[in-house]
Amino acid sequence: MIFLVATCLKTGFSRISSLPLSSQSLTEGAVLAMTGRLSLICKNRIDSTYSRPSSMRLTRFFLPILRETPKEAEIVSHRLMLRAGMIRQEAAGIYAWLPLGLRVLNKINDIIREEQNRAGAIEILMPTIQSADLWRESGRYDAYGKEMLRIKDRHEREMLFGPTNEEMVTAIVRAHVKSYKDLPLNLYHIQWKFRDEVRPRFGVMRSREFLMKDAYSFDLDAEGARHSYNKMFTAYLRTFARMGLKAIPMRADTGPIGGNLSHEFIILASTGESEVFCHKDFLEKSAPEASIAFDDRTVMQGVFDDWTSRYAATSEMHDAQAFAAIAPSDQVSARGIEVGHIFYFGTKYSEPMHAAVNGPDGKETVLQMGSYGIGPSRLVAALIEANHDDNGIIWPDSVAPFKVGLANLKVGDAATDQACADFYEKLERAGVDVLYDDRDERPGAKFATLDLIGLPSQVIIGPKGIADGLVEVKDRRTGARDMLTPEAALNRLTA
RNA sequence: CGGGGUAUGGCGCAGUCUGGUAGCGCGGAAGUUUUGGGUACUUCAGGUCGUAGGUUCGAAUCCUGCUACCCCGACCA
Repeated sequence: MIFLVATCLKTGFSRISSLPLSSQSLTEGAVLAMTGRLSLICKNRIDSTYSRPSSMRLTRFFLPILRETPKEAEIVSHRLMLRAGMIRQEAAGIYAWLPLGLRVLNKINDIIREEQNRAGAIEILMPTIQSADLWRESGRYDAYGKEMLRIKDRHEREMLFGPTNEEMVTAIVRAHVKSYKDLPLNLYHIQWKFRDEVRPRFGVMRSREFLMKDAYSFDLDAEGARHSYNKMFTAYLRTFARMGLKAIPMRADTGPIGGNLSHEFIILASTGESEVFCHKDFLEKSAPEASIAFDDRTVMQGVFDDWTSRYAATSEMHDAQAFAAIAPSDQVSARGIEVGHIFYFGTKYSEPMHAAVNGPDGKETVLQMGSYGIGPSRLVAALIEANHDDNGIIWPDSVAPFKVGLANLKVGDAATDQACADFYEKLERAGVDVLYDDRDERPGAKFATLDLIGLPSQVIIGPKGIADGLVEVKDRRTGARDMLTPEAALNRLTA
């Protein structure tokens, strides 16, 4: 907290207050500042950055749908993302995010943010471009190899496009954190990374430029670090569950990041890249409640122990004997996609970079660190891999770009236009994101479009239904269709 | 980084072998028709055939260099 206040002041409090906050939030901010909770002013500012329009008429939107599949798209998520106009490739492994894709990406980011904040992590934003000197301190400048995109500025200074941020965040913390009283600290950001993959493929599933949420924890001792690890572990379970995904934590190799404790979070999808083996119990487990005590070490360790008590491994870490010991009816052998990876690596960076604080005993103590990654851009693809059918995408409610697709089956028919406009307005007023297909198109084209972009609910309004005072509500996932009065339809969609 | 391939309108493709100045489907525009699961027809617009050079009277087509992209393998959030 002390650290946060200091940071707000240092980064220019005047700049923050000059931003166009609403008068209400400004007042709230002022009151909070007086009560000492200055950090919330920063939060207001961050939230305002992410305000975005909710509902949209398709004729005013930018949704470049493709009827045919571009030949380069190999896997279903890549095909559907291109066809649904979510992304556009700009170079190998580099994509532009179009409106529909960006909306999903932002929804994912929102969920990640909420759960990171809930677990006590604090959002920052570090740059994409870093100085080579920083990486020389940790010794990784030479170790990282060709995956690192190295660039020079006009003064011939060596720079790089960050593939990760351990060094930078360690530099930030060592500069400002001097006392054990400032700990524990967990800083995260959601920022674009670049890893110059030899062979990018599968669209945003394995791209060179990708969005990553990376959190970094700093603790005085190993016990504290372990608790930080467990908190992130729990936050991850909640994060993925909220996206409708069954994410299974699997013990992982620490790889080039180093350390001795690491878990990958794998979601099951028939088109997943890696082979995974786990106990059937994982499929039934539900994530911890939002109200769980993140600050209680015993509780957090309990979550960790519970979720790691049964067998789960990717093919690299697979122990056939241990797996065979499970009752055959409880064995699950499937394919999976890695969507998160957490590490505890102790002093691997803090030691060489001299990130230390004075402990209660007055002695200098090197910080214990961990890092925790989630790939939001990859998650967009992973979600599609896990949620689609022959007709297109099927978004889980929590990440859907719009909740409802409203199809006007006869644009130009006064009664139909009126009914659609009414319904659109009512949904909008109820706070339900709706995409209104008001194009002058054939019904078939509208059905195909809505199925392709996968909005959870479809409301279909045409002259035939109107004559009976009814609209059709279709559930994209089940395909179930019901003829309802507009009132009943509205009730169902706002429930 | 090894191996294989592709490059022709926004997308998918034919034409390349056998050189003669570019075509089909989808998409786009205009219209007629149609209207509850991608309607049919008509008309129109849109391409210096990835790029640089060479051969030739003439190059999308043959030759050489370069570039980009894709696929398989090793590697990765």
